Amino acid sequence: MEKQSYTRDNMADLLREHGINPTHQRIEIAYALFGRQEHLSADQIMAVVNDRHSETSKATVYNTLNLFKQHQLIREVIVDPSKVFYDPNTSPHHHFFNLETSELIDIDADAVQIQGLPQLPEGMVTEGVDVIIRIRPGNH
Amino acid sequence: MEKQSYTRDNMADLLREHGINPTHQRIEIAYALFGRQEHLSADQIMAVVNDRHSETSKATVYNTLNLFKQHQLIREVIVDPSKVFYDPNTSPHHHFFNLETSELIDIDADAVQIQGLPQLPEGMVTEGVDVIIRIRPGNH
DNA sequence: CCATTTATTAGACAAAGTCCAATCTTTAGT
DNA sequence: ACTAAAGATTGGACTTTGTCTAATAAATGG
Ligand SMILES: [Mn+2]
Ligand SMILES: [Mn+2]
Ligand SMILES: [Zn+2]
Ligand SMILES: [Zn+2]
Repeated sequence: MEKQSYTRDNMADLLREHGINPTHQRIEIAYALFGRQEHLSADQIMAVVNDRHSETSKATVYNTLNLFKQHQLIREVIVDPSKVFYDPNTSPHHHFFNLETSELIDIDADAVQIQGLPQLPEGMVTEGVDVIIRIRPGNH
Repeated sequence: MEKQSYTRDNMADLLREHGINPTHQRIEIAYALFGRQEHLSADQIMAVVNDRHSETSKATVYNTLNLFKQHQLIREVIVDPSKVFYDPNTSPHHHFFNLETSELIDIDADAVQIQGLPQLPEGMVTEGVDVIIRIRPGNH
């Protein structure tokens, strides 16, 4: 039951498991997300991977994040009107969103149940359910 | 119990009730949202108010929507990574989001209950809870 | 009226994200 | 190893959403 650590090496394996050819840039981007287990925006990811020396372009960051998303290696979180956050956690879960700091905190979906939702409109299927609890530093 | 209709005249009253000075442009923008009771983006609102003859600038559309939001006359809905939707319904409610058409459908919050949410992080208070059910034209 | 405050405007600007054609890298076949 | 084809990366142009600013216009109050 030991939690696996995330190294660049097993990033390559992870990418292969998802049918993605592991290039240098893709490994670095995956490692930025999985190594930290945080919710990062594209520009934050770009800053991380180019911290030591610049080696990954903006186009590649976006290409790669969209590729990861298509292969369901990561998911997007839409909470901030000005930027998308990318989430290495693809298991069903929800979020606290700190409106002051723009930080996201995971909420395991297993513990949560939602009741009383109306029927889906005719001919529609559910793609996902997002619960976002917008929070703010409190009152006293 | 007759549902009130939304005319430009009672838009002016509505604005005054919220401490907003009712100008021609503000009335048109409010009427675009409340008259339709739909979820519209800023550019859709701009198209609506300038349909007959152009009279409202982009700056005023954004100024006005932000003003309405501050006075809690409308709220924002963040579901689409590329644009904000404005919602004339400020009572607590949730949304179906049609991923094909980008249409939003209201879900009354009274019927819905959410259980098992973890405690808020220390010193934080809830500003709001958003439930978004992403839907898509179904399977057969 | 006149003076002051409030609202609107065009257009410059900023930031997030996409697109493209050129280049670089990898792969597979010989 | 050499080559051709396919795949990945790149800088920079471009688009879209939204903000900002300084000038103008409209409303308000005395
Ligand atoms: Mn490196
Ligand atoms: Mn008019
Ligand atoms: Zn998450
Ligand atoms: Zn709504």
